[in-house]
Amino acid sequence: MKRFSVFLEDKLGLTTSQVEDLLLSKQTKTINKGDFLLEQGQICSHSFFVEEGLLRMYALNNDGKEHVVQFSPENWIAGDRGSIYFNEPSNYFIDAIEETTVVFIDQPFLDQLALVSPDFRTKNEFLLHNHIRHQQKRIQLLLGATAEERYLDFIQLYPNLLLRVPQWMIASYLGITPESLSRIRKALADKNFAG
Amino acid sequence: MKRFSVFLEDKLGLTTSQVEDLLLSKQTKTINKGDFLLEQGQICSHSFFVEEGLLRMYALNNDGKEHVVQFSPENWIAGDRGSIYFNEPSNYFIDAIEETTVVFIDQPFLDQLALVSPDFRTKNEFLLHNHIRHQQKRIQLLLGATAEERYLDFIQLYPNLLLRVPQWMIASYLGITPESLSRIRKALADKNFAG
DNA sequence: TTCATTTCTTATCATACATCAATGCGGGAG
DNA sequence: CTCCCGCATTGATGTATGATAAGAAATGAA
Repeated sequence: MKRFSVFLEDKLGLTTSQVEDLLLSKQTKTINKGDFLLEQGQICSHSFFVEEGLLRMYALNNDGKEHVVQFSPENWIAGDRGSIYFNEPSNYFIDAIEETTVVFIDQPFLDQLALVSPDFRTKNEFLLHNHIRHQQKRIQLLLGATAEERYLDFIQLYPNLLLRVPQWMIASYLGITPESLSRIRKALADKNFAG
Repeated sequence: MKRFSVFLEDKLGLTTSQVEDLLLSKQTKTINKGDFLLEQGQICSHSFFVEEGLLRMYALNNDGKEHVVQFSPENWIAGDRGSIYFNEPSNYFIDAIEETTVVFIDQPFLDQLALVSPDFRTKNEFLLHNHIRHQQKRIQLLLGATAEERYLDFIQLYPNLLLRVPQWMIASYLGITPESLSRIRKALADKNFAG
């Protein structure tokens, strides 16, 4: 749980000894590529900190097509907040793009964190605001940018994911078909060779 | 500040007397239709609780076109969290669709709330999670739903806004042109008359 | 009221992206 | 190694939505 420890210290303001105590009772779980941590209809009872690997969260639309809501590589937290906090069946699936090791985070654990660390809540709120900010940016791009602009933004934001995520999933994240993404990539390549 | 008082009591868990104390020093501000509370490039230093009226937050894309990120009618809070919490110049505009009365909310006021009310933070986090949930739903619809589906969803979610927001702004919220929305409305009307 | 401005509608044409279909590549299973 | 099968590419064609333009309807100011 190396990454999770660092996360608790750096992002949530815990001391090294606090982290050691807290993690005594915690275990990691490793799942295979393609395995699910959450399926549509289930109530999501945990968040998942990604210690190693890569998760994806997606929904199905009316036609049964997948649409990726977010990717979660190392140091990210995946989970359906709607389901967790409002106790509703989830609309989402979460599965592993690579073999992935996660730490399960439930509400009692978060309560523990709030107890031992005075500024845990402040830091946690900061993370929530950051999440909102990123979602807002994404909405803005979906509303007003072309598929090519969105693809370029994706590359800038997640340069390391480019090589780890199959292209058809990136297309799904961008809201276009794999064929369209292929053409966009070709057009970009042509431009660069010309310029 | 009737609505703001009720909001503090019902949503953030304060007692009536706490609210009375807190609001002694607070004032409302009323702005005219079309006036701005935030413009692109400014650092957003306050959130705005809408006591009466209707605000809209929007961004400009590369072509200079407006895209509505959110509407804020009574009891909603507007503001660019990215700018507030990360102290960056905002990408957004916030202006009034109707004459609007707002309460300014700054960080010291929030700190005060956290001091006097034990479960303020818990309730506030709940509101943040709710916001994230709604944004996620919107992203999902922008990725996988047709413009018509998005319009129907908008009607369900904000039935009261339909009459208060000009159609071209709703189109902007949906990510389409006013002309397209007009056509979608006509198609829906035809369907209803037929069925 | 009257005039001006904004908003909504309608029509025609243009375009980005989707769909359908065929081909080729590349990595994993046996 | 060879045989698949899933993934990426490419082409031909279709469709939803955009762009432009014009007129009708609503709104607001004088």
